[in-house]
Amino acid sequence: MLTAQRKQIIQNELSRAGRVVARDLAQRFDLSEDTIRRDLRQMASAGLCQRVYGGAVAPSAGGLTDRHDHLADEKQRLARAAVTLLQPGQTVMIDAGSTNTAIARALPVNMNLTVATNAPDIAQILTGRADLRLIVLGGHYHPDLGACLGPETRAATATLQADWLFLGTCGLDPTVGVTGFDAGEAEVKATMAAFSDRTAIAVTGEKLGTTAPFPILRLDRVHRLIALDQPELIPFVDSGVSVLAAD
Amino acid sequence: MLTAQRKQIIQNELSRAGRVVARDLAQRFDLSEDTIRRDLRQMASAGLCQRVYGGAVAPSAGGLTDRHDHLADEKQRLARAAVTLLQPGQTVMIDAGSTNTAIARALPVNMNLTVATNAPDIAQILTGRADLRLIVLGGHYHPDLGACLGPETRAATATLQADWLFLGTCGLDPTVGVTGFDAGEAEVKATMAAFSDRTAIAVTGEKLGTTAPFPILRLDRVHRLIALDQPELIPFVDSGVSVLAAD
DNA sequence: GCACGTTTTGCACGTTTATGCAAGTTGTTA
DNA sequence: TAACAACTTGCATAAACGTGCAAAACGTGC
Repeated sequence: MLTAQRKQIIQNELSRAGRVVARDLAQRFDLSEDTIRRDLRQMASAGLCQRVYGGAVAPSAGGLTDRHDHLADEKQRLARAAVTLLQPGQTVMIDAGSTNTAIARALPVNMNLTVATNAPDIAQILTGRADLRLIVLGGHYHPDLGACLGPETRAATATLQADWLFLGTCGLDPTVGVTGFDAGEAEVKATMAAFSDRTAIAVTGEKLGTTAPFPILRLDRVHRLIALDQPELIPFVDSGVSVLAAD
Repeated sequence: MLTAQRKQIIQNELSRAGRVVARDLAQRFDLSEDTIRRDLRQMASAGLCQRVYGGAVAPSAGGLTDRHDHLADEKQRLARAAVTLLQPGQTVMIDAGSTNTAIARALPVNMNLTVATNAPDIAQILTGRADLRLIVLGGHYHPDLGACLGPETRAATATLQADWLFLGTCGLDPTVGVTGFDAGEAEVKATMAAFSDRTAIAVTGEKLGTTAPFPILRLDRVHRLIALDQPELIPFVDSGVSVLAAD
């Protein structure tokens, strides 16, 4: 394994869980803790993380405010565009993911929506919404993905028929389609897509053109791609995907 | 667990409840109170909190009302007593309710617990706990009860067999037993009790001796009643209920 | 092929940090 | 004031840390 690749994985873990433990990483990569500490030290001096006794945590808001704000802003714009797809009285599934969390926050009021989600954080946000029906798709919670997975989740999904699915995505490629990092994740996402009339994907720029190991959905099953207007969208448009460009 | 992570959790608790108790934190993190006090001292010198006898309070906290403080304090004490029932490796169901939310917050770390809940707010709290397995019992969310109900919830519950159930209660009477205000609620609670070896009820004083329309559980099926020591408990003790008096 | 420099990794060493315990002190309450 | 809980301080121990160094892997130029 390349050291750069290892650092990338550590960084992913950091941004996902907010923290990493040196001992765990050493065991996971089958390396000495010295090597992991060296990685963390280098990443810390590059501002990518913050060393703490025992491991490292994601950089404090101060150092990374600009990038974080920018991403939050992009997701908010995607969310505003995404909710324009919805009509009063419809049923919508919302998959896990930070962009989809932004969509949940942006759901318009008094549209008599029914919302189903397998993400506990989205469910928690929507518990405060007396103007819509909330259906929690339960199952075994996976901390890495922030979502419930497993046969229970798929069974709960199969009791519904939604008008729209907002699908979270790990990778999105013009030829391969939607892919995920985890087999169980891929199964649940595919089930959600099967029990929804239409599927929409709101995606931030850095995920366009990337792939992950497990296929979820072919691109011709994606009815709407929501993204900021950017050159990377062209291959998708050429593939016949209906793109909704957020302003 | 990283010490930085622990301090972060303490700070979250501080901003949420406005105060923390050293003894509770020590129990929850399975550390000596000395260590917790050291943390609080360091956080205080950094201006993150203000030391008080027994724990710490938020720096510029605008104080909660007396009544709210009192109820929160009672629930916290009940929670502290409730979690002493748990043994490492056990599976526990947690029903909805503010007292049970306090129990979820008080779950000790690194006990290899499996926790299942039909309350989205409890699920949300436990998503941050990497040291336990979380199972979300989905279904249709009822805003009035803060819980998921319905056949989906019962089906999800029936896939489990728990060691303990922490049951929320609307009414608790020495002769009638546990009762609820809603038929669907009663069904789900009864199902949870059926798929748990033992049932514990942590209850604040004002609910003792009250009843609601829908029966849930006879008193002889309640293995532990957790409450502050008070005269109202006497009829329950006389009925043969094992009472755990919180200090 | 061979010499050379670079990168990566593990190990040894001394240092720092986190934690629990003991002893003595301070604060709270009856 | 007496009893008790919470507190501070000092100390011992174990874990994690940083640094220096050497071995191995790798590429590069001759």
